[in-house]
Amino acid sequence: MSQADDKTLSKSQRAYHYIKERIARQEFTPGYRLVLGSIAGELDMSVVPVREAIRQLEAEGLVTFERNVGAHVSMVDDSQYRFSMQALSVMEAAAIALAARHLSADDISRARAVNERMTAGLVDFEPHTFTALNREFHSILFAQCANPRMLELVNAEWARLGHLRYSTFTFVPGRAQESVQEHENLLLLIEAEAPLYEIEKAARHHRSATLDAFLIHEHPDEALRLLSF
Amino acid sequence: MSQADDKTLSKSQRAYHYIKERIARQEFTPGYRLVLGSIAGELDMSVVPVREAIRQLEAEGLVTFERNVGAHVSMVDDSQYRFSMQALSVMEAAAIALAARHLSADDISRARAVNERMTAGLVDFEPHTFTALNREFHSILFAQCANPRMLELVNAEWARLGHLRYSTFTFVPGRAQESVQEHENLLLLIEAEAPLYEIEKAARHHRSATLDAFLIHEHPDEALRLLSF
DNA sequence: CGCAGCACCATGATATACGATTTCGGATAC
DNA sequence: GTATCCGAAATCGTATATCATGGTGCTGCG
Repeated sequence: MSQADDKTLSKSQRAYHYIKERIARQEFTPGYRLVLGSIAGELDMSVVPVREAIRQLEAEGLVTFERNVGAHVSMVDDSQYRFSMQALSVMEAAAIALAARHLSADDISRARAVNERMTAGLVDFEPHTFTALNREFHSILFAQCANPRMLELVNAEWARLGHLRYSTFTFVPGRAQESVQEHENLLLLIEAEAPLYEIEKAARHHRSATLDAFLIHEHPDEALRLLSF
Repeated sequence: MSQADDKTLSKSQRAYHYIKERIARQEFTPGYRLVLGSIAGELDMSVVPVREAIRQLEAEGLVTFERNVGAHVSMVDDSQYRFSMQALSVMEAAAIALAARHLSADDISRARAVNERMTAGLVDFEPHTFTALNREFHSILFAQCANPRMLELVNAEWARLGHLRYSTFTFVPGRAQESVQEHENLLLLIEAEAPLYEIEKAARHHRSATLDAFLIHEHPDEALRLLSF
């Protein structure tokens, strides 16, 4: 139950984590009506902290709120996933480029280790762990980004994607193989201290390709034109 | 007083706008202690709506909040401004590139009209209106961005910059001249249907140059290495 | 003279109560 | 049979009251 019942947290925060988690595990599905009173009852608190929690979730875009009506879990259609993914491709690539010169040899080898575990995982493919490793790999790369604001935005967008759905790999397992290869290429570029624009280009392409794979899988007809610079 | 006293808004929202506005006009300066009770008193409401308002502002990063202690207006040092600006340079450039093919001839001429008013404003330079026009110009360009998520992020970042300080032009008036010229160049590229990466490059460069101007003005020593692809 | 401990005060956190708004269903009229 | 209106129930919105927490200043002891 994670931190939803941590006694050191304020009740608002407990409610916040509680609702967020139930949304994450799809117990509150998109469109679900969130009734303050009921949730307060479940958590054995009054509605005031629940209201605050929902306001926070609203700010994050997880729920929509209408005055005197109530809160619903946000509707997320495929397009939102695509758009988020594309935004991430742009921001993350820039973040990785900004981080490239700050990555130590140790960072690189840690990233490579993760990528090797991903390679190993290709045989008996398990989308969930693969996705987790993928995120870890990417995190290592942009973690050293010298621009904390950008880091914040990238992390926020990753989190958002996490809420939208599990991952592309669940839907397009074939993409995993390529993905691992592109990871290694990216590492090589960074090690070679390739020009930053090359690194950014590679990183953006890597993510765009993931998105393309997803699009081709779900919407073979309406391909979204991507930036490829 | 704008919308801070609109009777149709909920009290939380009134409080929200009220506080935000006072921060914007520097009446609540960074570090200022926001006391719930006092604000509630000023607005003639109880503390509950004020709490919610502050939670929202916290989510936006305008105020920091510490449990059982209270809220302060966020400290914003120069670096935050730079980081935000850089993030914006990356996102907005991508957004403009994505919008480029969707801009009508009318959009272009509106943008050009704005830019001409900026040119006219160069003679008796007035940072505030110039900044407003600048924002309008940029808005026209990325408004047609096909990716609404990216649009959201770009707008949010513009708003954030607005809170941090008035604008670069206040500090580096000399930048205005170049800026206007770069605007025209950008318009020409879009009209010519230049490759998207060219447009993105130009847009990013335009913003980076603004940031550079600011940096050179404030921190001649520690130049932040920017992405130039 | 300085530091530690305690008590009081300011402020935030939450609960409970009441008022306001909306929504939905049923009844009535056409 | 259908449309419209009215009312009750559900739910949100806010205020007031009480409890918990953290800060600050005073006092007493070393």
